[in-house]
Amino acid sequence: MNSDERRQKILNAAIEVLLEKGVAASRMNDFVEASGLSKGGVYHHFDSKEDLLIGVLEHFLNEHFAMIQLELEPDRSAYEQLDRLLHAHESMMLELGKYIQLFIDFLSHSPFLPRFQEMMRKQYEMFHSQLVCIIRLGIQRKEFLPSTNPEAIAAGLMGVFDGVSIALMISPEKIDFPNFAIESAMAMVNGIRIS
Amino acid sequence: MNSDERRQKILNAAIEVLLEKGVAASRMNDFVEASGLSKGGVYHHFDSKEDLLIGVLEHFLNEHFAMIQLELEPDRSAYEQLDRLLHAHESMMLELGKYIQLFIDFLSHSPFLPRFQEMMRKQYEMFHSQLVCIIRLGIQRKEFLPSTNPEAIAAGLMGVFDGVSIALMISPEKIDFPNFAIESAMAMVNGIRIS
Amino acid sequence: MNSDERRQKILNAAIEVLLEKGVAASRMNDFVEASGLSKGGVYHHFDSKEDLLIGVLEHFLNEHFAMIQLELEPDRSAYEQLDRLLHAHESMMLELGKYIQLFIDFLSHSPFLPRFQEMMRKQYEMFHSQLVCIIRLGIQRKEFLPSTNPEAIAAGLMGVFDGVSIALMISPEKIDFPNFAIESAMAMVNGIRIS
Amino acid sequence: MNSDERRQKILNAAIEVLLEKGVAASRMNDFVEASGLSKGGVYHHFDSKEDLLIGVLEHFLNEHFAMIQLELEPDRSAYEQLDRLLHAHESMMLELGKYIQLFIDFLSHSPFLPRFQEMMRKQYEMFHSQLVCIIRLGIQRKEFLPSTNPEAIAAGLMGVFDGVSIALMISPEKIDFPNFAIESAMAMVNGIRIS
DNA sequence: TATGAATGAGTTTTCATTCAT
DNA sequence: AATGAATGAAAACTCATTCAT
Repeated sequence: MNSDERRQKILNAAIEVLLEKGVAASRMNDFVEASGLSKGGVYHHFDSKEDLLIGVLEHFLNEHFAMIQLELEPDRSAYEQLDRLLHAHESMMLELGKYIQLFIDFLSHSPFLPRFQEMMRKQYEMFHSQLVCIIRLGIQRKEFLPSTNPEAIAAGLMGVFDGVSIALMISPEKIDFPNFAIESAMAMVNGIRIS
Repeated sequence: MNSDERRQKILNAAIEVLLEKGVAASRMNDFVEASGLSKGGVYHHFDSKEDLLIGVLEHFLNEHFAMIQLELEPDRSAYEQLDRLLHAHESMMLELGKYIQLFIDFLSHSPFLPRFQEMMRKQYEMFHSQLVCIIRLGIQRKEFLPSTNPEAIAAGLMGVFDGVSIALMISPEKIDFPNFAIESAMAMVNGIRIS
Repeated sequence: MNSDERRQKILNAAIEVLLEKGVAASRMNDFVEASGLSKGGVYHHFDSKEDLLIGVLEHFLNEHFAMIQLELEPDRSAYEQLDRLLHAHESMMLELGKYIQLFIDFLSHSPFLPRFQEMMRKQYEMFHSQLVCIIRLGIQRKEFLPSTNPEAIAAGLMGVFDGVSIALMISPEKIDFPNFAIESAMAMVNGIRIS
Repeated sequence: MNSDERRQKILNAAIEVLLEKGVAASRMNDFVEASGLSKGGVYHHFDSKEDLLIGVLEHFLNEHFAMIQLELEPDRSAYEQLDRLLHAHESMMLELGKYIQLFIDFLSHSPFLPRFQEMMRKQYEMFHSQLVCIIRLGIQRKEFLPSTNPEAIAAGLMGVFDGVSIALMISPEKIDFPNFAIESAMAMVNGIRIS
């Protein structure tokens, strides 16, 4: 097993641990045990616990967000594009719901870990700007109200997913994720639509 | 200075520390130093670190959420009620934006602090059920589409605020909080409205 | 026992350890055990192992060098002053011989511990400049050869003690310390004397 | 590159590391990196870290002391022999001054490395006994005072070089090495001379 | 009420050495 | 001969909490 494969194995094992115990309660020992290696073995691949956590976040973002291909589809209406986007990833969202605790964990550490901060920001801004494009297109095409603020709605569409998944953590039995998020997001899109 | 004032002083000092270092990196010693008391002094007022953190959360919720008086105003239309609600607390939201990091921090620790979990849940569900009432009223009064899922929209309206304030943490210079949240929420309300 | 007394106790215990095991082989645990406190107790008084070692060096220098009162005695001849100086501290030198390993240990670490370096330098230069004064006096008074380099001889007189005590470490059964050093130093003084 | 050349290369690299970081702070990894080989490669040539350090010391002693040919020159006076000896190796001493830190480092570790101890002792005693011979000769020939203790003066002459080079480590800008040592040593020789 | 020295189990990290390839 | 991933015992250090004063 080469060095890179081993790194991936350690990271995957670490994610299991983090999902079960959370960032705050996860010990280096837990990662070591889960990896099947010895302490020194893990430290051979990661210089410190922080280094390992950053590796996990990178791995995590690559794994779960890379798949979202936001491609502009000029032939379709803006409305249709948003509709497809919001519904297409339902299964992925469901999957992501499992990781929301982990995501929140990372988020809560990010102000104190500049590299986290940066990775999160990049990911967020890429998404946001693509949504803004679609909404702008809709305004041009008179599908959406001219008074629409594309940045606000893009942030709102993204936020509604984060916000509802947080609600899922707080009150799981009252929240049907991702359906509540999709429904709310569609209401938001309808709210800017010229009918 | 009486016992209660002393408690408040400790809590305020602790909030400063938490905002600066985050929950994960804040040590009992930090709270002690910030409070100006001695270790024993702080432990006299709070039995444990967890106890102090819960005190902070309580203090925080009292200070910032107590003011939100969600009273049903039967004379107004449901739309008007939501509109007023979303706009009324703009300044408070702005204030809350500063604490979003702390909120997220508490949230990320809540699975391991059952008392947190419970407080968060109670606060959330109270809010949520009141929004559901207003939306149901709107449906009854034919203001809102009969196909509307009140639970989903209520979760969406709340989520959009949490979600956009999270975006504020991630990418502060792109997010105009709380305006983006208000605008998105209003779009969502418009999206379920019968025009 | 107040904080300062406790510090001294820890330092004394640490010196015992260092004499027995040397700097390189002494573990924080050894200092902890010798101190009679717990790990945390020692760390309460010293922030790190390095901090403790620096404390030991300070304590050591204060204890063993502070006593050497090099006072110029203008009534005596320079020769007499040096003679008395070299012989007066015989018992102390004998005592110091026991610490030579420790001294060498500290010395060998000093290039990498700036605070060590600085303390050593200060001590050394104070001594050296006082010897230089006495020798200069002797030259003025025609006791010593005018060609004498006071800085060189001062360094030589000090060096002979360090050098012979090092020899004591290397080859203890061949070296009679401090007598060899005193005898050599006296020969050196005689070598610059106008007979 | 054959095995012996490879050994030398490793040793030279190790000396660089030791001069920069000191014995205490030098890790096997540092030697490995500096050597340009891999861990296994270095371990192929040296069984252990101690083995490598001993190799360095041997290399060092061979390189720098082997050249000192202390040969009794019966035709010359004892004084002349000592004078020539002390002055002859000035350039070598200057060179050695650069390594004094390393020498001290080895010395401080020697009590825990018996093989070091032994090498040091042998080297020292060989030197010392040769100086004793010359001084004894001088006494026999009435060049030196009959009251002279040859062992003491021999130790003193050697010690003055070690001692002044230590002073060089402590207070480099005040010490002119090896001149101060040579001057002091010559004063010592003059101090036992019958004029 | 308040102090701050002390506790000690728990955590991260180090590093000489081994060994399969 | 050489590689470098892996080992694991041992080291340094942390920190919530206690308790004598």
